[in-house]
Amino acid sequence: MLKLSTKGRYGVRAMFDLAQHVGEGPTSLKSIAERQGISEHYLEQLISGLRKSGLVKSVRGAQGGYILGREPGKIKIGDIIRVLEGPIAPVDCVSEEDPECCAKAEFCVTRTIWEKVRDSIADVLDSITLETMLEDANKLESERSLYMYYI
Amino acid sequence: MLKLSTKGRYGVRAMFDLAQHVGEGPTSLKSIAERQGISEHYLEQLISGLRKSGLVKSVRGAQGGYILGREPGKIKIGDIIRVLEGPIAPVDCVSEEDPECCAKAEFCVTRTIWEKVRDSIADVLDSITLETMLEDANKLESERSLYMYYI
DNA sequence: TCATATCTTATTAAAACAGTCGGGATTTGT
DNA sequence: ACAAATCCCGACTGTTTTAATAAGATATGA
Repeated sequence: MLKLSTKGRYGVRAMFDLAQHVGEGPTSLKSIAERQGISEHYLEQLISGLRKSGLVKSVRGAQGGYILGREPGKIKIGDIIRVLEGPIAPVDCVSEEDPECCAKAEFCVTRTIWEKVRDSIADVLDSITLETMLEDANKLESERSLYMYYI
Repeated sequence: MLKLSTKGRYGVRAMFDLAQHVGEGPTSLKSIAERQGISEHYLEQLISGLRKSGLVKSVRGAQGGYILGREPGKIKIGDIIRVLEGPIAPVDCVSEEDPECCAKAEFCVTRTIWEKVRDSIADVLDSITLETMLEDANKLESERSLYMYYI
């Protein structure tokens, strides 16, 4: 159904949460889960993958938590989605990595459609970084203030 | 995982098959299933939805089968996908029809990302018709002949 | 009337999804 | 040294979706 699972959605929200607290030292999983309304144990599983891929770093022990693995401007939404949901591939024969082609792939008209879909999704997800999201959030926030002011 | 199910994939192939036999009278489900290597019974379920939505018309009885509901140029891949897989919606809160929004939707930064993904998918799927596919197939076929000739 | 088709409903095995649970390892403040 | 906070890891579970399969009813041309 071309649906994203909760893995991708929760993951992006958690990463955005970390971006909003960048420079404040490690953020605990518990606080992210509370702010985002996500099960803590479940989020733990997801962030485990993000840590292994280097998108976040962990600090163990009391007062520990997670910090972004690199600057918000260098973390694309596509990076997060690929870690949590696997390579972008509306159908397996056009997967970004090791596509399982059938014999007719070379001359398959249907296949070219899925390639276009894949590329258009990847383009969108790779054009947005956590930095972009922070900027957008600031814009929305100031618009909101204006709106509240004039009411 | 942003995956299309077999419904969408088989459906597009079946519709393309019908487009290739346009003007030849009704095509039986059995022959489509055989050419496309799809379970006949399963395809039956899928085409039922296509018929109800008017994308195909059925002719019952012996020598019966299915024909396209309108010209290949007026059937977009997006039409087929929407019938078989439902409205395009990478997440429910940005569904093409009756999105289930949460309270924060108005100021949700994550949401705008999924809207962009939805629109880019819809743009691709609505820019391709069965007619386009027929043209592409002809091009591929002539390229193939050339290739075979020079070997 | 009979072979050929489409239609309709029900059932099912396997996989994916979305968690839940229990315990371990590591660091910090006291 | 010890308790609290926190990350780390593997196993388990209920629900939903997927991808069929099966069986029979209905319609029609020859």
